[in-house]
Amino acid sequence: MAKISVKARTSSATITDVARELGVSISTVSRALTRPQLLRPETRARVLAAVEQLNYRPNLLARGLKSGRAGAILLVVPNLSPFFMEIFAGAEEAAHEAGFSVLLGHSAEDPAREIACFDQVASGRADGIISAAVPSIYASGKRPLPPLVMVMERCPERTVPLIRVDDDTGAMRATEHLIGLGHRRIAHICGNKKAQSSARRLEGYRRALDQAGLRAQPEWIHPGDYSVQSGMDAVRRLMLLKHPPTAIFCANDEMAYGAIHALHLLGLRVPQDISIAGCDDQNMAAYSSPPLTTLHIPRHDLGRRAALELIDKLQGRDVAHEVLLPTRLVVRESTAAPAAASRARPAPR
Amino acid sequence: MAKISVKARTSSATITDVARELGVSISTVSRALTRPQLLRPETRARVLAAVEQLNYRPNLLARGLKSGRAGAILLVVPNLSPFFMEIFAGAEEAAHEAGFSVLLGHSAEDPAREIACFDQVASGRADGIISAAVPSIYASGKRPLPPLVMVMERCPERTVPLIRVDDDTGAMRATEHLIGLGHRRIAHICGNKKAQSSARRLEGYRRALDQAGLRAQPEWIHPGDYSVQSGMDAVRRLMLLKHPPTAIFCANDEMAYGAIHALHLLGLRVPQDISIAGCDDQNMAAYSSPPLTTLHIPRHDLGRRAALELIDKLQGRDVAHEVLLPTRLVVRESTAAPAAASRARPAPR
DNA sequence: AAGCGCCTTGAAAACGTTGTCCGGCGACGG
DNA sequence: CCGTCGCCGGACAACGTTTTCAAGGCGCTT
Repeated sequence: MAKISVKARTSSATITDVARELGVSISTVSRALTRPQLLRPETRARVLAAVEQLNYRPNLLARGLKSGRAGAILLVVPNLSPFFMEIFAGAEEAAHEAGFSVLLGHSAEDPAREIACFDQVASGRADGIISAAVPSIYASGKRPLPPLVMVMERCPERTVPLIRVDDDTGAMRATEHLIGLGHRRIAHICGNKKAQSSARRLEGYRRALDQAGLRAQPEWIHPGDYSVQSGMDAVRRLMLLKHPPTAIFCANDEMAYGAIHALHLLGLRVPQDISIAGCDDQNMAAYSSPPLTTLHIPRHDLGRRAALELIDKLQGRDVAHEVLLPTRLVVRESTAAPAAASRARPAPR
Repeated sequence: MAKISVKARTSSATITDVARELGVSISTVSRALTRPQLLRPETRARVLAAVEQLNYRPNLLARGLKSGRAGAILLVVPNLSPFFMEIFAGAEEAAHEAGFSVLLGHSAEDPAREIACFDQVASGRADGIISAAVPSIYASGKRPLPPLVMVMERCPERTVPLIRVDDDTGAMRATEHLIGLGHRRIAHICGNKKAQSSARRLEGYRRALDQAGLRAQPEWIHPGDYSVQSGMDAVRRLMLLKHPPTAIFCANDEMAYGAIHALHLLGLRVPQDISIAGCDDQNMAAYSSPPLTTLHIPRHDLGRRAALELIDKLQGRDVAHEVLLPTRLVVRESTAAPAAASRARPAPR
């Protein structure tokens, strides 16, 4: 059978090698791999055996070039934090089922790198993009849009599907939890100013306070940027207020950790002296000291759904314009009723 | 100039479009992009201008197919934890400087997925691999090895370069730090049994005890798997010993957090009642309660060096057989001298 | 003044696939 | 018994690049 088997030593086997080994045409080999129903089962089996024996792997570059499909989607993230990595894992799960790979594009919040990521589609390396941050590419001109699905953040281009979480309602529930424990002076540390998720969480916080008849004081609302450090800074400022808050709702877990850490440094105990709640429910939340009360964000599902929608879109199917996933408040030990002294003190007007 | 400009609407511009726009051959355009020194500067500038104007992006699939180089390397990791993500960031930094992309391969500790990752080279999507876990591909047969560089773990195939950290010495220093504080009963929670890094850290721990004339008791050495949960489990067992340890050196930060958490649940304070040290120095280490004493592992450098070596190898340059990076002990607040009571108690023979 | 090189560019052949178009052959109907 | 239809599988033209080969033009040396 194997007559001419030289050259296979250097680089890996090609479809031609397989065809020659079997004495069939390359079309047959190609069909065995991509459209089995076009072949007699017996032929197909023979081809597959030869493929196995020669350890042949189709060249994805050639395949993609010819077919115009890369068979991959790209997830663009602003950083490599566990939050986005779980979205990645979710996207991978869904994509693999559909026969797609997922590439990771790390923009590092750098517009140039972000553009480079988006260019991967024009370069043929990916068929479409899931983006977790609104692309500054819009500012940069009228570049034609690649097939795109957003996660968490809405695109100015209104036709781009969005998969997000119902943060507003979630944040409202978290704040209500604090109110229900008896807190009246509840502060909020905001996330990254540019993030819509941050704005929505603030909105939910406000709504809960309104509905409870508590007037949100401007000084209770403190800017942050989702970093541990910003959580620490915020707490230092907040505790300087004439009437410091008895509870703080943070727009993510990292800032909540920062808040707790800063409070410890100030000699205050969580939750006895002050309650802290976060958002995200990262892996560590259950194990920190104290375990963190936090709003669970279904990151895995977010990634899953985004991949599903993108692939639907790529295959010409209709996609939902917006998908809203529910959050869930996980009550642990960083929140408790305020100390009697605090409770007795009147809330400022 | 632009005479025939149809079709550019549907898919993106090709090298042919650019050449036609300028009235030059496609060779010229190709050269302007890949080997500028072959062109008259003026010609090159004209081409570049047209590229810009047409927003042309070379098709990486075609380029890779023709040239036999994908221009990408693949980092294979067993999970998406921050530890490996920082290695990824480091690899990206070095690779970008050399004009390579970095792909992320998530094997999820599944041999099938791992093989799929390694096949990316045979498929032409990547030119070489950095692997953070020793590939079970060896068990699976005599597959030809792709260009490979290992990180942290040595490959059975001895010719594969290894970039690792000097964990043994690091672990020894960490343990010496505990001994220096006055601890005599020092336990160790091991990492994943299959990980060589784990074995090396155990080795360093042992050596430090030996050199201090302290006989390591077998029951002080507790298995773990790098997870928070295993840290908790280990502590529960260790504290049941007749003479429980006054300090625990954990093979990573996660387990250290688990240990601290379990101790809190037992009503013990860190570091007053027991000292805890970790390995890795993850971002949270400085902000946990208490801030964690831990052995810093230069993850970013690990990734950087690995990428550098792999690219050297791909370009036919000689590469170091083994690169050893130093660790650094970061002393924070989770370690302190043992309580007087403990110190008074005699160490077991 | 002629010849020799170098510098710059063009033409064309791959790279390994997919997919279209065709032809051959067996079965079935008239 | 012959014609037609359908199923299988082969040939070959792309896909968008890089790269080799060749050629034209210009300057310098002898």
